[in-house]
Amino acid sequence: MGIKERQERERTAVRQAILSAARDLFVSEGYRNVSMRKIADRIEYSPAAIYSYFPSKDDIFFALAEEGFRVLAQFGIKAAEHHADPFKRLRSGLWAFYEFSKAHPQYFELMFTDRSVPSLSQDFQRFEFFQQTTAAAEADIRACVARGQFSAKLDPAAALHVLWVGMLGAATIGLAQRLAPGEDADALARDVLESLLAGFTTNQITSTFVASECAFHSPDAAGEPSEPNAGRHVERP
Amino acid sequence: MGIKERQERERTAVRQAILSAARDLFVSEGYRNVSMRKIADRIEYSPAAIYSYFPSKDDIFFALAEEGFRVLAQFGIKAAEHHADPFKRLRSGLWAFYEFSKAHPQYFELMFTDRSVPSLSQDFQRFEFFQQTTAAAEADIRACVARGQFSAKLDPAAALHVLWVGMLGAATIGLAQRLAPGEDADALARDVLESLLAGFTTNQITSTFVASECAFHSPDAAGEPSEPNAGRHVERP
DNA sequence: ATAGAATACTGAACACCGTTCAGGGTATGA
DNA sequence: TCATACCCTGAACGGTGTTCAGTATTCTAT
Repeated sequence: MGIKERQERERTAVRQAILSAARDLFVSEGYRNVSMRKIADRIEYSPAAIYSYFPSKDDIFFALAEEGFRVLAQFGIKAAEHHADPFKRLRSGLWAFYEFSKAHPQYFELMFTDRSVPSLSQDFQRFEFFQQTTAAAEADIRACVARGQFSAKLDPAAALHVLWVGMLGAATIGLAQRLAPGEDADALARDVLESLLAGFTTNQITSTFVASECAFHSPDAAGEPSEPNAGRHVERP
Repeated sequence: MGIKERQERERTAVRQAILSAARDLFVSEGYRNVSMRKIADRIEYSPAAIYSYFPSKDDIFFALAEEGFRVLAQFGIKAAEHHADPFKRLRSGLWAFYEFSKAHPQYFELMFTDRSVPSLSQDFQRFEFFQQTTAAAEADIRACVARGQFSAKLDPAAALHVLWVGMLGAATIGLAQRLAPGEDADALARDVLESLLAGFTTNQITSTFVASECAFHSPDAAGEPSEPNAGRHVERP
């Protein structure tokens, strides 16, 4: 008889209830304002019971982060599947990343911004989504390089990082609401995206991505304001 | 006799001691991990005493934020005064912004990233530093446009925002430590900066900053993944 | 059927946190 | 000398994440 199976099922049911309650509370009230007691109240268990399912509050959020990556993957996939052209697909995917930040600010903050969850930093590269989406986007960049749309000097991996960082900055600004009243975060995000893509189209790129063609020198002497350094930001094996 | 003056002096001395202790603790342990009791211990007062100098813990950080803007201004000024060339000065200033984020992550987080301090969002544009530095940087961009180094289509205010957002994204990534082991945040920041500057040099700019030359159309129908919209992100009066 | 083991859950507690408040000193001004 | 400000403290309130002994229940093995 399936006693073990039933126990397993009940256990995962409670686990899911915890995650569901935590997700609702995190989204509506923010991570900081949600306590284990509130989660416990919601599922009608004692706070201590949660600790036999998750080692800590952080681990609950960590489990939800995986959901976040799945949601983000859905955003990216949905945006990409509407375009056959690699350039447009790349642009749509990056824009989807920005849209994701607006749709799920809590997920976004946890996954990319929050400094108080350092445990994520090591592991988040290993989410399978990251491998797949990164590979797909890099392939699109390579295609753009191949057809002459992007500079041949471009390193696909580094270029993707740059695009990603740009959109992340725009998303951060939008979420943190650090713009003056007359300014629009969406338009700014679009401008960042277009500026970067335009930069990749040119052959004016100097030191970018190619250490040997660096236009900069070593940083000034100590005490002086430093300058950007040479060197690739993605190590090649 | 200067009794009132002496009292006033002692009061500001204690106030400064609180700020000094708070600054040290925030920098070394991070805002979240510093408690009023720790600050009180450091200055050898009771926790309650602090509340006759600052209404709350947030207000202590708010007072320190002003310091942060002053420090950032120093970074920018020091970087700028070493260059007569507008392009190099612009680049140095932006790089100084990134360096500032590394030197004072707590200040940086509070000033530009933290969503839990919304009171700052409205007021931070009014710090005199912002007016001055922004004006100076825009003037440099205008100079680059005038000498043909940047595209004539460029809107200086919008371009500065884009550069700022790019560096902010790089800084955020660096602080949040969301890079894989083989990747270098500094090099990535440099690549972002160079990519954006390279983008401004080209005349490939399509919709950026100029709504009338927009290469995009309206967003897709509802339910479909949206695309970047047209429109300037900085309103022109 | 019954003893024993394993599991699930609780109540109480620990050590923190930001904040409040009545009250004790102490220095000031009348 | 006395009253009045003011500064500061100790204690407390309500909250937090987390731990742990212990209970209740359920399953396993004899």
